[in-house]
Amino acid sequence: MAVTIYDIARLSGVSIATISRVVNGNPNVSDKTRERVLSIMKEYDYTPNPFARSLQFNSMKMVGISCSDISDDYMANMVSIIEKRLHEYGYDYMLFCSGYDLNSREHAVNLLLKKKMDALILIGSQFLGNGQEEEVSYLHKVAKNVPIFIINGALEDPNIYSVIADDYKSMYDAAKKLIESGRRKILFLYDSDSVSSMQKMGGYEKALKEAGIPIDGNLKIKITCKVHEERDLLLLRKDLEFDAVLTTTDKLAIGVIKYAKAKKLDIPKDISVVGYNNSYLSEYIEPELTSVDPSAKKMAKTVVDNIMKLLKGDEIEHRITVEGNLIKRCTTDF
Amino acid sequence: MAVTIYDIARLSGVSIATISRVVNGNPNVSDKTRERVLSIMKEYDYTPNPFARSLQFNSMKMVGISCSDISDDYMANMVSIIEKRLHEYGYDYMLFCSGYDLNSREHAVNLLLKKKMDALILIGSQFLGNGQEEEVSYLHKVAKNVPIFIINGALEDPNIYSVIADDYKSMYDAAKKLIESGRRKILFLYDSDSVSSMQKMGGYEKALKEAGIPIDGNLKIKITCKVHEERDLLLLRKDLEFDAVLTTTDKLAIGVIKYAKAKKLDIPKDISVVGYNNSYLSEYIEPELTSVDPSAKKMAKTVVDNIMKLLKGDEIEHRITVEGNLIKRCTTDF
DNA sequence: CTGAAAGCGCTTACAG
DNA sequence: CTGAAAGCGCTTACAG
Repeated sequence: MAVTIYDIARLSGVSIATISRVVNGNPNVSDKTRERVLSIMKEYDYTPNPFARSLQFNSMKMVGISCSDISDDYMANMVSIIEKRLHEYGYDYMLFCSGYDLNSREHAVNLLLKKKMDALILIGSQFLGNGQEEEVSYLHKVAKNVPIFIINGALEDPNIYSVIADDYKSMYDAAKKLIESGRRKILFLYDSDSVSSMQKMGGYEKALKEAGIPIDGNLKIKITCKVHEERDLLLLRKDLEFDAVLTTTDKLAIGVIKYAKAKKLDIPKDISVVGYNNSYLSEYIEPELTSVDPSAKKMAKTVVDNIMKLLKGDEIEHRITVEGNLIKRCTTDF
Repeated sequence: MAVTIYDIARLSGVSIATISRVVNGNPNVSDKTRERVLSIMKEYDYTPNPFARSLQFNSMKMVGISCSDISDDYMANMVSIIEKRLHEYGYDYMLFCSGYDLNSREHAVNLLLKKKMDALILIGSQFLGNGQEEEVSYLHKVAKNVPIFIINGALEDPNIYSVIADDYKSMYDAAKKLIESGRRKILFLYDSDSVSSMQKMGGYEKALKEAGIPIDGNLKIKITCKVHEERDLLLLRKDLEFDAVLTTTDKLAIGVIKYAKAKKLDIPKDISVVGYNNSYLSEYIEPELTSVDPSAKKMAKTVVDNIMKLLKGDEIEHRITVEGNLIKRCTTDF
């Protein structure tokens, strides 16, 4: 139905080899022939069949991207930047949102593998599960067939590459700031046991230790529910005393803001709050949220640039760390 | 390098035709043969080459999706739902974010066409430009080769299908509520001249007329900037008097909330605010935002279901309208 | 500079 | 139930 290379060949009075050459910019075509073919191609609105090309090249010029949920602000932003960069290289992508448990992540990655993507980008350290050998074995297996780029997670493997935010340091810096501004009872809220969450917790603890503040297990709370439930949960914990909160995501920080509002506490006076990711939310919410900017833009671009280098045959680093920085807004008084 | 159908054929001692049959579930294979082949396939981890299959079937079982920006809350949510539904049918998708001007939208749609997607989903009436013949001609052209499904925009064409939110009615309902609660000077904020924005404006005007309130051109303001600029812009317009605001997106409503805060106005007492889209934002923001829920979930599912029907060869309706409903929260007092 | 031919990995009538 | 062969629409040595 659609016009093929044979049609154009017939119409131009040359062989399909020649058509292929002009399509692919091969210089071994006379100007006269090239022009004629080009004009016929335009006239008949010819587009090479991408499936046939893929079969030849064994590539669709596509990368597979998986993240837990595209309606998450942070992921969406990341994907958005990656896409733009990919397009600059003439690449497209297939997105596969995996959901939040490890099994479905594995499922997503395996499906992407079957699609013969040129490379895989996994966004979030949760793709590593708890990081134990057993939970990451699927990645080693997949990496035998396609290079994997993990954003925010690292795994030792010849075909796995990582771009990592320095969450440990960022959280350490944030906690230190809080302490310097006089806060002593800092609540740490996290929403998963991912490697990245643990890094953040590590940074938090280090800052406390340095300041001689004992680490109180009660002040580290894992919260996986929605913002309103988080607020209510906090309201119920009347035993809890804190004058500041560090959270591993901006969303968690919003729950805290709602809690403060319900208790008529003043932010940042009674409670200081620092979120994480510096998402749009942090600017929209009132009061506007102080948040760690993990430099998503830089990470996303680095990933794509590295993929292209690798596909070109260049050597690339297996692990790149990107520093974040704290964006001060109205939920802190430093 | 990867194992092909030839390898499996050789290993199983049958022809490639038979392998193909068991892969595709063709019943014309003896149980004995099938089992042997299946076990060999598993042993060698065989996956049919998707490029070769695509070439045969002239389909990758993929739909192309374009929206202006995936980091927009509303779009991301829509894509997320569409994806889940597509996966249920065994389909994948390629996403192409177009940006906000008509030229780049046309560019995105044309690229998706070249990729030979089975169908195209365009999210947002902005793909229709101003709706004039001239601005939609590219769609008619593309629709000659691939069915197009427009979410929130309608276009008369044998191969274009629409699922539309009843924006006119939703906005009419919202305005009416505001009027019934005593508001007379209702500001209308919109961010584009899209068909959908115009529908919303129409609903707003109808409600005013019905209540005998003259339509004041000064109270209809187009705002395309960021929330903080929107706030400042509103602060500068000291001539403006209003006791309620209707906006065409939740983001615009957030600018209003920031304005109210800067002016120390009480929401909903001094100003009532109604947003549009019922995005996550509306729950996160303080005070929580009353917003129109355009039933994105229903729209997204309808689109996918209809695509599948069409691809199966069924007749489907060219235009489906989905009603929205108002979600009351804390920025209104009705 | 150009063309004939083989090949990419599959599917599917057709014949048996 | 099974296989040989043609074909899907391209690209690319190879020969001229």
